[in-house]
Amino acid sequence: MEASAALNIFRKYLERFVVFNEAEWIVFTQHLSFSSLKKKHYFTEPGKVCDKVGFIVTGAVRYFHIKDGEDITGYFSFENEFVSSYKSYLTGLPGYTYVQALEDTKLITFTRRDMEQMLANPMLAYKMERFGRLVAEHYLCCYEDRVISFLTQTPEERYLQLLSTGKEILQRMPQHYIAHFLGITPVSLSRIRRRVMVSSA
Amino acid sequence: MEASAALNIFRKYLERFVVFNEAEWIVFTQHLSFSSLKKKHYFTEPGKVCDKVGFIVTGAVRYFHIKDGEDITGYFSFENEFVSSYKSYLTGLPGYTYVQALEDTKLITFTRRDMEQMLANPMLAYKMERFGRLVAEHYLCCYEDRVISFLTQTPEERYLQLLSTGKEILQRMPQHYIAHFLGITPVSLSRIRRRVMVSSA
DNA sequence: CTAAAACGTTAACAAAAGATAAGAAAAGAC
DNA sequence: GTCTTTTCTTATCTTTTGTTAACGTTTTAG
Repeated sequence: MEASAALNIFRKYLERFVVFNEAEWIVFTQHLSFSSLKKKHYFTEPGKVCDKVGFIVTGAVRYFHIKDGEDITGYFSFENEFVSSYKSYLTGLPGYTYVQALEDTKLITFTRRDMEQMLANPMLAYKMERFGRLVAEHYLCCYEDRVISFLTQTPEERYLQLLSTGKEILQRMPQHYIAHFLGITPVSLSRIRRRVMVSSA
Repeated sequence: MEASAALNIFRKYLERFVVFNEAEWIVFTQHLSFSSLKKKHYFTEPGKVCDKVGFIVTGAVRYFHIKDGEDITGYFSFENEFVSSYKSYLTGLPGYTYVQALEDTKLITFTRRDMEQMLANPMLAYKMERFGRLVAEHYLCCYEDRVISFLTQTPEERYLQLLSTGKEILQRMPQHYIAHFLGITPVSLSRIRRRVMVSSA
């Protein structure tokens, strides 16, 4: 995909948050970069400050942590979604999360420095504050749902809910990643799947 | 506590997000209300749109869900903290959460309508967008940590971490609320406490 | 194409958590 | 103060999950 097509897709996506006029868009795009991430390469790693946000044009990434030497996948992002180690990006402190490309991935990125410049630019400041607010609110709602699911649902219930809402994750992610995403081990998910199979047969 | 003292505390608290000048503060405060919530009364309930955000001047609240007829406490807010059913507030859709006063609680509140008016008021718009962004980002970071704790930590590890960081919750909340907050049953938390006792003795 | 790595299932066992009930202690209501 | 409710612990039993390992299959890398 060529850059201008990717930018148009990005612009269209952003309209769910803010709509830029032509003059604003020109300035905004001056702060954007294009980058590629080969499969298995890292968008960010623990100990590093994740100083950027990416928009995935093509590809997919997973977020994971290492716990006792083992790799725990916590989340995924796909085409037309943002990717970042948000807390690290927002606080400017080193993160604890690996973010890794699962396929060759093409991104549009802006750095925290870019965002700060736009927030300091009277032409864009208001719209960028609003943009930041709406994006943060969007993710806040996602996180609220997810925390509630850990509090009030069993792993089996979380899996059944994913079956009904998580088409893309189920189709594109190996099962052991999905297991950790649900907060359980791959072996346990395999058992849950058998239970669900049997009881619905 | 009298209203002006409460407002001063609120203003001081808000400075971690935005600083209002005198003219702005006057307009801002015109959108604030004072309210009281008797112990065990509800700030919001499932099925209702939570159309407001509160700032707790004195008192405390807990957030909970009913699952299979049982009461699952998910979170707490204390003095000098905001309280809302955030997703419901942000989306304008009915929520699923009870928010209940644990003690007689005094609040400063503003409604979504108030916020929308301020966001539409050129005098305040920019600062309120920024305020909303920074508050949402703050809670986003809290939620990120909490989700990661569910993915990478055992209940015992979550409890030990709470011991080292959650002074106020531990001091002020009964243990069965804390258990659900950690994602386990009260009986299980009691066992964990015994395990921890024994192994550290 | 071939070797190696990754993936999913199953089994066996251990550890932990859930459910239920009972009893003691503490807190709250009147 | 007394009575009631709430809270916490403990015990028993069941269910679920974790751990480890084995096995067959699929995918990937060179």
